[in-house]
Amino acid sequence: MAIQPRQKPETVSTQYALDDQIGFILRKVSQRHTAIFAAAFPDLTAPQWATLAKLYESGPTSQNQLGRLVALDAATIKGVVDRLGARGLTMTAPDPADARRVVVALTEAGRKEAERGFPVAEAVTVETLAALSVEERAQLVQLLKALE
Amino acid sequence: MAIQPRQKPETVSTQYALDDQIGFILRKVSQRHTAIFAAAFPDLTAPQWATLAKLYESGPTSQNQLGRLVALDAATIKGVVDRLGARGLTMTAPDPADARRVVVALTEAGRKEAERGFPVAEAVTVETLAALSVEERAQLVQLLKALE
DNA sequence: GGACAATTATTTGCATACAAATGAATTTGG
DNA sequence: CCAAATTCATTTGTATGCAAATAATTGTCC
Repeated sequence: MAIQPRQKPETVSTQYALDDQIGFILRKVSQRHTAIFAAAFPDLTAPQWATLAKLYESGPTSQNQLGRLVALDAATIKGVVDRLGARGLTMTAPDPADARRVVVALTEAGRKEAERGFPVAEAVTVETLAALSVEERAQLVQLLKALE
Repeated sequence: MAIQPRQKPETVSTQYALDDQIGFILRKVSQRHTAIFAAAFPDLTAPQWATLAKLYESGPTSQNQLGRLVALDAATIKGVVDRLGARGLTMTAPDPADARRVVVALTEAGRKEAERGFPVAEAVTVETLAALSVEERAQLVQLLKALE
């Protein structure tokens, strides 16, 4: 069947505009953030950086707990930790107190990478929010945190 | 080397708080939206729905152009269109005017699915934003659109 | 103490995302 | 008009993201 020219959908009054939906807007803003992040961190993804930064501030943490802290489910945090470990930024060891657990920690290289990254990550945030005034930035963060 | 208990990073004054960074917050809000969306649309992902909705409002569109309209790159829109096509919601045909192009259009089933979906998608937006007042919702959308 | 529930980590499968490379077709500029 | 640049679609490879199933371990509670 050939494709016919579209007929105006007169019967269905569609107020719905995809471009105004919060989910669609969130995805586009996230895409822009991802691009800014990638330019600033050529060798780390945002979830990888989040994992490094959280390990730095929390210290050695079990893998699943670490995942909860950085909002990555068990399957995803495993992959992230595996890749960070393969690059020598993290190390793992069994938890002596709980045989189910794997404790993840930064290596010295991981600590240094985190410390190098902090100002860069700040710059990523600033660049992402550059179109907004200081008040608007605070407002946006506050509104988004209400939706977490 | 065994994992040592963390030492407080006194040397590095870290104002940086991952949980306050816009990228991290965006990811968490997107995750919540994804969960709400999945509960409302058990058989469609958000990008699939976006594609259906945009096809409904724009009519037959070349695949890459469609991707631009829904913010999916050429590789990603191809997969989405393939899966929608496999389910009979879209159909494709070569563009007679340009042999490079593939024109994507809704099938009758796709049109019906879109029309069924509009009110559901509205409800997803409402539920995602439920924690905010009407003014705050408008404010949030306005701020996010400034960052697109 | 022991059955049962819950937690932890792993694995598989599917669906975005995006970079990069490719080949075919079209557009552009001189 | 024609060589170069651009566009379009596809393919490959890597990295999330999430559901579901599994095995091992630990916690609960009667």
